[in-house]
Amino acid sequence: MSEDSTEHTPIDFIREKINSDNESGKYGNRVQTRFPPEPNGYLHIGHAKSICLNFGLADDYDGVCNLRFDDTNPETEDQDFVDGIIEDVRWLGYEPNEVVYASDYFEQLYQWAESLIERGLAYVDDQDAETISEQRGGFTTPGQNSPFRDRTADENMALFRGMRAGDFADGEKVLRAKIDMNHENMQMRDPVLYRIRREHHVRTGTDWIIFPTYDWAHGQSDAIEKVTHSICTLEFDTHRALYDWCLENLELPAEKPEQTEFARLNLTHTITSKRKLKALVEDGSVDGWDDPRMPTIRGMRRRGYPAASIRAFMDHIGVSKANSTHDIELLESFIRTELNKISLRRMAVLRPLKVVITNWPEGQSDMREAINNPEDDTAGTREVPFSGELWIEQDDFALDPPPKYYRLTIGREVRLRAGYFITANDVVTDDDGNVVEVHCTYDPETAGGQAPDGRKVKATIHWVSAATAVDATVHLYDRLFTDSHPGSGDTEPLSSLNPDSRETVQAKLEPALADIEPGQVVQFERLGYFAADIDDASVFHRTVGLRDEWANIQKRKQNG
RNA sequence: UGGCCGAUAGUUCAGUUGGCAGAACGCCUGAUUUUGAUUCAGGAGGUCGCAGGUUCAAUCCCUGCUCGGCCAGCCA
Repeated sequence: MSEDSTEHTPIDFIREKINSDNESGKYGNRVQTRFPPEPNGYLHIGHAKSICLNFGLADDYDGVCNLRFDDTNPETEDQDFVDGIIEDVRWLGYEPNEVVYASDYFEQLYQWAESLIERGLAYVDDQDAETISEQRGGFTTPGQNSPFRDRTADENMALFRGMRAGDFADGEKVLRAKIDMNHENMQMRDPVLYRIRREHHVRTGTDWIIFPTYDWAHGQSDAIEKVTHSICTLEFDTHRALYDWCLENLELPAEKPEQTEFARLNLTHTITSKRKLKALVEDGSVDGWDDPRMPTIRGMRRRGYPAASIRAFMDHIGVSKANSTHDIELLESFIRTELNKISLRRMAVLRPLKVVITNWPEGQSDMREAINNPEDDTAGTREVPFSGELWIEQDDFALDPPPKYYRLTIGREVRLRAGYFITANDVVTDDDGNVVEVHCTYDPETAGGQAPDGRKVKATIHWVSAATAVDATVHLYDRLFTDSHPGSGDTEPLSSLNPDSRETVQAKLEPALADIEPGQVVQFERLGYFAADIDDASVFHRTVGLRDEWANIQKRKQNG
């Protein structure tokens, strides 16, 4: 990738911890991480940060990283999500050491729960959720002990086995850790370890009707897999004490893993709540989880974001404990940087305006040679058919040009990219006075785009020959949310949903674009990067536009 | 209200085991350019949240304060 650079990238607090663990020989120089999604939705850009971190750490330290499904709640989980998540992780460029499931450990977790009961560290509670919640107390008020807290180990054991065997209804009993109802950390006030739920589980089917909670499953799953560094987001920091409590009270197969928390990723104009993304899909605001406007990994893939750009972005923003919201423009700049290097250049006209070249020899056909990618000599050239009837962009002609307008206007000469110099002489208008056709003359001496007399033009515009144009549907995307921080304050994020987040146009493409591969991203010259749809290559999605100085000039004028 | 975490250019974030403060994005100049793109060169832009303390020296360590985030699911 990058040539060896002498500048060392600054080290983050997680790598610092790993380095010091390695120095002290804590895990015998072993580094093992895991990415642990719950399969209740598809992955989004926030997960991508965690993936890049966990797999990146494993790569950097010659360690391994598992993909582990945290499938401890049968209610919301689905096989489609499992398959989709595996696919998304691979697409991002990472190969899990192993794909594992918390549900693989249900029997071990159950045995460990029995061992807790034997030692008087857990009890069965008969109270309902509401009562337990009330007894938990508040931040400044102590909790109350459950009346069932002092059952004997034998009694608890019999009851817990009964829970597993199906003697009780859903919600009738739970298993709780016996810690401290006055603990200042609410997570430590006798948390629930097991609940009864007669629900079909994606992997275990109906084998189990009791399910461990996150807190009882997570640390132990880490320990079973011999994870060394268990990295999660900030909101789990209060769970760390419980994570440690569980592991310290069990016979572990390996050295105790340690949890470290980092700040999750937020982006402007974007939401990263699985629940809310699901709502967008379900109410039809978007076409699906893979709609190009979605911040999901599948959405970004369909949109044409290269996985390498996403990785480079994550590398750049680094990892810290400061809650942060990055500008979506920053991500887009990484997309442009990558695409500029690799994408083929093509010509496409999004909003066509007819140009007739009045001095073009009747019936003459012509092939122009165009460079495929000025950033990559090996990309070669292609032929583009030229004729006396062309499509140009409506924006590239102005009857009454604003100041600093370089493009085509009556009496002005411009260059057609890879073609000829043309001068506009006349227009045809419709009944409303709109220009529907521009009549030009071309200079045959300027074939290839240079004038032998050395005269210059200020603008070069793109074009497509009308006779051979390929029709295509092109989706132009704007931000999904108009608000830079959707849902900030007390606003409902969906209330700032942008009604104009997608504009669809019928475009005219040069013939080479008929052969594009599904999913391939090209640059439409002067417009931006566009991805052929994964399922239908005659449909294009605008991945991201080019930087646009002309738009800046106009904006500045508008703002005074 | 208790606990934990945070606060650094216009913006978003790094960083400093205490020694002249960094990046990207954005913005502005100029050069190159058959994309108003790219590339290159340069520029503007900071009381490092506030107040004390320790120190030869504090953005960094300590104390207090202010503001923001998270925590009282049988979700993860």
